[in-house]
Parts: sequence; C-alpha cells; structure tokens
Amino acid sequence: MLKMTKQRTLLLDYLKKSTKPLSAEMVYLKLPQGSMNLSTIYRSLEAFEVAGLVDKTNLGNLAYYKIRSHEHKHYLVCKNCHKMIEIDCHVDSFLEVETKKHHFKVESHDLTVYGYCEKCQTLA
Amino acid sequence: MLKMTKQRTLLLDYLKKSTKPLSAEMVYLKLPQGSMNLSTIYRSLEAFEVAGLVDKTNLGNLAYYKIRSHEHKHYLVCKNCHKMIEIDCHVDSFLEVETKKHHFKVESHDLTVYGYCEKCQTLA
DNA sequence: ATCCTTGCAAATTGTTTGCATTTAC
DNA sequence: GTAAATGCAAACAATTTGCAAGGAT
Repeated sequence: MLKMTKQRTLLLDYLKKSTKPLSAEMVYLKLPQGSMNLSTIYRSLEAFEVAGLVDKTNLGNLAYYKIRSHEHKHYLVCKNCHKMIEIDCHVDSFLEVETKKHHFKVESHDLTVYGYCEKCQTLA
Repeated sequence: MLKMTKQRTLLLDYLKKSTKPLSAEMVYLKLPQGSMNLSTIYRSLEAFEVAGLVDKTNLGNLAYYKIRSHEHKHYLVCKNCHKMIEIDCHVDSFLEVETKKHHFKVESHDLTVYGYCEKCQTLA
C-alpha cells in the first residue's frame, strides 16, 4: 500500500532529479539535514524497489538507487574519480541466446565497466 | 614478492579446484577448520588479486574470487537458490564502440544476470 | 482505528587493521 | 636476518532491526 509520507515524497523527488544512481548516504547528505533519518532512507528505497519505482544496483561495496526508467542503461565507472558515464544497453540480443540454452528466466541484469575516464587517463 | 606459505598454498589449491567464484567465507568454511584465519584469507585473496592470480567481482554485498583464466566469463545468478551458471562473454564488440565515444579506457567489466534457474522457476 | 512509517540506538554483516609472533626467502 | 605473513581481537563501513511514538489512509 506504500503510504506517501513527507519523507518519501522528498526522497522520490530528489531521485527524480538525478540522472545517475545514488547511494543511500549520498541522498542523506543532500537532503535538508534532519529531514530524514538514514535508516528511513534505506527502508524507503527498499519499499520503492519492491514497488518497482527504483532500481537497485551494487557497485563495489555500495548499493546505488535510481528511478526506474524505460530505457535501460549501464555505466562506465572511473576507477580514479568515480565519475559514472551512462551508456546504452546492448546486451539483450546475445543474452536471449545464452539464457535460453540454460532455460534461465531473466529478471534483470547489471553491466558495469571499470576503467579511466578521459580526464583521469593522463594522471593515473 | 608474494611468499608461498602453507595457508596460501591451501587457499590457492582450493580456488583452482573451483570453477565458480567463491566468497571469502565460503572458502573459510570449506578449508580444514583451524587451517587458516578468515582475515588471512582476505589478505591472501587481496594479495593474489594484486599479483593477477585471481579476479575479484562483487555480487550484491559480497565479494567473490576466482582463479584468473584466459576466457572471460559471466554468470546467470539464481535469485532463489543462488546457483551460478557460467556463460560466455560477448560484450567486447559493442563495448568498444561505446567506450570509444567517451574516450574511456576500459580496464575490466562485470556482467551479471539475475533471474531464476530452471529448477527454481517452477517453485518461485 | 488500523496498520504503515518514522527516529533512534543497537545489532548484524562483510571486510579491514594494529600489533606481537612466526615463517619464507 | 629481514621483510612479509599470520592469528587474534578490535575497528570499520554499509546496512538492518527492534521498539515505542507518530502519521497516512
């Protein structure tokens, strides 16, 4: 039944404004201080995920959340500055073949590319 | 200089026998009890990774390690029984195009597919 | 009125670290 | 002999949980 509280509205609005996945703590630090407890953020994000409003993805040891959108994207993640560059998803075609072989019912997938962005290549 | 100790030999041998990625704790529970401390496992896995002997990959909130092999693989992970099914990697071709656009220097990538294996589809 | 959500603090989980001792080279 | 590896316990970071109080439906 997902009740819409002051906090959840705040959180959802903030997520909507972001094009990139955000961790719970990133959101926590950006919201007006005292407006929402960190554990409430975790609980709400989880509720949103169950409700299909947001997608969760794990990068390294952190969970990131992003408003669910029609187009499925992936990210190039810079190992130096942690910048995330969005790229289009092109894996469905070959995935279909591979998963059929194993009679696997796909629910979702994550593709993350690690490396160095243009700026950090020269430095690192 | 990566010294080969009794523990590291044990660990490396165990990893070699496994075709699937293993978490530190999975290894810990499988090795003869008392043969190796959990923190030593973490430290050794990290050393192996730096030395290029193993690959580390994060699935969910867990780190998994696997002996590095020539062929790069990905996994279909069952959301119910956590079985991991190996599939071939076919992402390089389109990745090349996408990363060139952004002048991104790729170091590695992870693709993980979540869903339900044949056995668990009927149940879940 | 009921059941869901919140805040807070405490618990859990996965992983890392400091330090004194042991071991490979 | 020396620098690196180990075990243990304690520290950490991210996330989860229990519970009493507050709020949406």
